[in-house]
Amino acid sequence: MADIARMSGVSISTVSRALAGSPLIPDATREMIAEIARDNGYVVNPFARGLRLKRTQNIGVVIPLGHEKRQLISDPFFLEMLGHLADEITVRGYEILLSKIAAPKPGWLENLIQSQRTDGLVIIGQSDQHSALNAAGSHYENMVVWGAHLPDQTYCAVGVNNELGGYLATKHLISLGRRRIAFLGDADLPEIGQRRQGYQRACREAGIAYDPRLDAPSEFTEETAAQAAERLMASGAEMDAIFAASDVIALASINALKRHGKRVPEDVAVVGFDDSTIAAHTNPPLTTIRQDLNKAARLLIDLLFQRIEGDEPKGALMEPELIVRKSSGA
Amino acid sequence: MADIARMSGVSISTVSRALAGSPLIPDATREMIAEIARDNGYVVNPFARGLRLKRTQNIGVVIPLGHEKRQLISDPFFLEMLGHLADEITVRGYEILLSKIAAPKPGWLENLIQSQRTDGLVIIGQSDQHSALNAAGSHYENMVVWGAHLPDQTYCAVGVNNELGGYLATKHLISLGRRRIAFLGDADLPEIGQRRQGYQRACREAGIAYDPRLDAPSEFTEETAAQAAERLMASGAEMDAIFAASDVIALASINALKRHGKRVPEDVAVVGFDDSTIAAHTNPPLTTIRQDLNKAARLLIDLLFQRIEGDEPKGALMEPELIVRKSSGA
DNA sequence: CTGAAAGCGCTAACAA
DNA sequence: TTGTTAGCGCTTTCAG
Repeated sequence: MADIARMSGVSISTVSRALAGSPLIPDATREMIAEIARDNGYVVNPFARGLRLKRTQNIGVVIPLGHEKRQLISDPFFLEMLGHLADEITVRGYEILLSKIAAPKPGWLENLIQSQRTDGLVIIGQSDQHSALNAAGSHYENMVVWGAHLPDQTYCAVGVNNELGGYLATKHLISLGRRRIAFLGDADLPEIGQRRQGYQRACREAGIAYDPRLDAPSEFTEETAAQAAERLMASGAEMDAIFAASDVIALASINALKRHGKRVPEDVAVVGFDDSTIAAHTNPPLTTIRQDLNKAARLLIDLLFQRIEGDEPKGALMEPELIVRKSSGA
Repeated sequence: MADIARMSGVSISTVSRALAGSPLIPDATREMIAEIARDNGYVVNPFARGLRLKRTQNIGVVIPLGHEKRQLISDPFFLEMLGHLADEITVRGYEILLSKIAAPKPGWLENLIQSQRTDGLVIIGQSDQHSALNAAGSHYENMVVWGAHLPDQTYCAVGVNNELGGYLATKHLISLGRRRIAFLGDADLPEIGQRRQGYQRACREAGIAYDPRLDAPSEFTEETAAQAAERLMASGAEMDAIFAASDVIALASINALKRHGKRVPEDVAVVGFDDSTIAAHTNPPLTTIRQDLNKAARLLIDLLFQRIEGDEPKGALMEPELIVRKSSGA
């Protein structure tokens, strides 16, 4: 910047003001300085600027993977969400600092906040870190979380109505005459737990007795989900439908069913969750619960920037939508 | 840091050295200081550190989308690659600065480099920005690019042998008795252009005359690829196979073919490129050319860090692999 | 409208 | 082994 000042024949302060678009500088001067900067490939150093201003112009996007043994970003859900978030953040002139938290250690979130690397944080999924998020939420405002709404939640959460999603999926299966419906997913995760509650409510309303053998824990990767589906079938429990907590799990289940000579949907109907891009292209195409990630990302970033500006908006609950395709046999 | 110094009863320099793991500080002192820092939730400010050290501890991951009208990260290829890169970068203790360059303006890359926000850059795909990359490559070393190897390339490129990939795909179709093979993809992009060359070589070797009607430009999104496939069919050119430049394009073609009452693979065989996760799950499952993105990411980051340390390794050419599934009718 | 100068939080040369 | 101090590149108060 000193160089640019010298070349422009003005002081450093003037260059700083000009490049920052201060109204104190006449347009002509500003133009002149901007051009010299451009010609010399000069760009304001964001570290010096950040140090001085205590603003980084970065938004942190965080993917906590406490619940995944494989610790790899594999579910297309994350990636679709990330794409939409990237659009929203870029549009506002901020950069994206992407953090994958593979094995969350105590204090990981506080560290991230204290490091002041970002002006705000978007957490994609609560994973098993609700208490860490809650602790942070009580003193750090600039954070929004994609996930379930929970009682006594101190942080701003945006998510689909998971209970209703689970209910819609299961009711759809019941309306098609299915009675022995299995649930496949990790109910320890808040969002999945709520989807399971919806599943159970639909069963209860239809007078279907709870069968613990049909309640099968499963992680999110294709391999682990396939194993879970195999275990479910090995258990010998009769079933005529599966409600899977994600599309990837649904897909893995369909493949496992086929390996065992079951037809989908004739023998076993399957419903997934997410409506990720693959859902329309599987064989058979997947009936699923849609979460509008485009809208979700817009909501998350809108709320985050409101918070950065000092407001404290509450979270938002989005409506899930049943998308009927072939896998449920409708 | 001043606070921590006061609480520890030592000087700021000692705290700085202790927290940086300097061997000058005895273990006991280091421990003591580290504990006080931890208890007070103190983390070194990376902006001040970066300003002083001229090192950011950030790696920029850049997705140029000059070739895409929709400007959205949509192809699963990007997202799978990003996941692997994230793993490799995180493991080395660096943060990821993610930039989507929606509509590349002249100077975008120079700006990114001059801003000194990152210690190195990984560019995912050349898009239509080869000349910008080449200009940067001649003076900026800390950059690696996923993409095609091109003559007179000043930058470090890692990519699969695209020509060979195209050749393998097409030869596979020819060996199955197909003669009227269409190519679907945007040959203006270097990688795709090379895949097309491989396609043309295989045809030539088999004595198949070039038919321009079977040479169909297509972008990468599902919608645009579907349109391209529709145009291809509307042209009235007879065909018994399609080699698509990506799995997404292949998938869109299959759907278009089905809409027109064509059976895959009986009437038209289809081969894709990438072997993305969806490929195994489409209907029918997709024969495709595999790029090992796990290995690719490791290679990219290894080379990048060698460059950051002052070496100047050349790029790398990876082997493509034909994965035979149902869509080619083998 | 413009400039001089202080200081953001840190590291490292230099001195002790 | 530790402390003092200069300065990284910027913004902004204060003084013209």
